[in-house]
Amino acid sequence: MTSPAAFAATAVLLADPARAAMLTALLSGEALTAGELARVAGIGAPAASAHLARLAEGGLIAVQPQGRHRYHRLASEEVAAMLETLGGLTEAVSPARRWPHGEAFRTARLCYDHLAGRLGVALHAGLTGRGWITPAAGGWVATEAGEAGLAALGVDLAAARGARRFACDCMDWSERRAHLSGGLGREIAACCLRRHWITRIPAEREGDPLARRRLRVTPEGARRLGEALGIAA
Amino acid sequence: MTSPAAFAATAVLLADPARAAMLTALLSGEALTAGELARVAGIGAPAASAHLARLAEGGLIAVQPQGRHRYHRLASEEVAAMLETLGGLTEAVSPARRWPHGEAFRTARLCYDHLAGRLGVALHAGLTGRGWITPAAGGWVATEAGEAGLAALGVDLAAARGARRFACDCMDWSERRAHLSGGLGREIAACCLRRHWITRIPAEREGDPLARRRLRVTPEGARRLGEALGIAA
DNA sequence: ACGGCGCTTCGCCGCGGAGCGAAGGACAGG
DNA sequence: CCTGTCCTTCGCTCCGCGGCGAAGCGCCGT
Repeated sequence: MTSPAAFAATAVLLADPARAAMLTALLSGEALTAGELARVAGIGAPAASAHLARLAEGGLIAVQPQGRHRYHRLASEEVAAMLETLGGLTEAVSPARRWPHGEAFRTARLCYDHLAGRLGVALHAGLTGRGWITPAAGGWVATEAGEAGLAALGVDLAAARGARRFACDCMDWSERRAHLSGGLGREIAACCLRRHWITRIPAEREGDPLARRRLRVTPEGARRLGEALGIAA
Repeated sequence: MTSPAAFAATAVLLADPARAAMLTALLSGEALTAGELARVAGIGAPAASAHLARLAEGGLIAVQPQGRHRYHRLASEEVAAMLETLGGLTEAVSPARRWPHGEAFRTARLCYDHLAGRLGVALHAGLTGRGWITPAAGGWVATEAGEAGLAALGVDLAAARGARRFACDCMDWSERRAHLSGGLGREIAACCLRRHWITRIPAEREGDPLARRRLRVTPEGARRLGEALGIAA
């Protein structure tokens, strides 16, 4: 009964344009209601309901009812990483056909709950280059200098350590290099957003599934990140 | 025109059962003809031809004409890793519905061109545990002790270094841990097969796309691998 | 308690694509 | 040069799934 190709079951869920749009919107890390996701996908409520049921059944998203709303989010960090990796393959195959959001999107964006794009890659390079993190089996650990530096920036290291994985590489499809994932990646992104070093770019048009992921570095953020980690705006 | 979800284009290629069976067969690392792949997928020659054209167009496989045959192989190591990762997600979601080949398949198999399953994970653990390889940004490098040990086993280190990446982690879906990929992973697998420490298990029934990937450790192999790296059969 | 809203279920329609059979190139061997 | 083999292209049929409208269910506000 079970298909000999385990990946096919998951692939059919990703293959539909409406479901793909929903998952892309959820890559922003936000929890969205069924209605919002229906608008994002450009379909009616009944169709969206059916799609979300299938995504939940396939373990790609998690649902939490709250009053008369039902909030949906990606089921895990692995799902987010898988989506980014798969998107990167397409990019590698045909760099010619760049999607319309290309440049703006490559500068800075969210990958689920951590920073990606040129900003994410620069952050990764800054952390490793200054010796704030060092490789360990299965990922990265913070050095003494790193703990001090990150704490000075306002990163919640205790929260980062609470994650299943402290820090690991996540392939950045647009830059073709690794950026930082795991608890540390999440807390750094949260810290930057909290301090308004980075802000979300509001959607120009309603229902753009990518819009929620685009980020802008504020002047204050450029200064602080440049001083601490040598990241150029 | 371009879909906002870059991954959807690749996903549709993986979502069809016939194409999935073909890709699974190609995960053995062998180059197969269109006819062989048609039998594996259980479809006629015309359908297979159309599927293979789409897979090539999508950059998932590479084709090399040779006489009146056309040999097909996976386009790159990234494709193989992506397929294994995607398959692992399914496994994580519903560990209850294990596929029929479960146990035999989890013991030892090929992941494209390197070893996977319990054997692959044990190899990874042996290499790191004995300090033969040590983490570096973007993967692993061999230590002095590792170079000596691997050369003594008969692994072609020069060939391994010729690969785009010397050694990196590839997620093992069945064990939920990393096994070794990259040039070193390939050369270790090649060495074990060449020396008949490991042999391919012949397919019981024609057209099983998984059959080509199953491996068995020979008594000689168990002895040598146990001595060198503490790998239990 | 009642109306409103969000979401789901049901029934039906339409389209895309996956399959085969038949016919048309391309290549090796005699 | 002809024959057999391997693969592709073409024309066609058919099933599956994604879409909507209508109706049903559950939770909130007043």
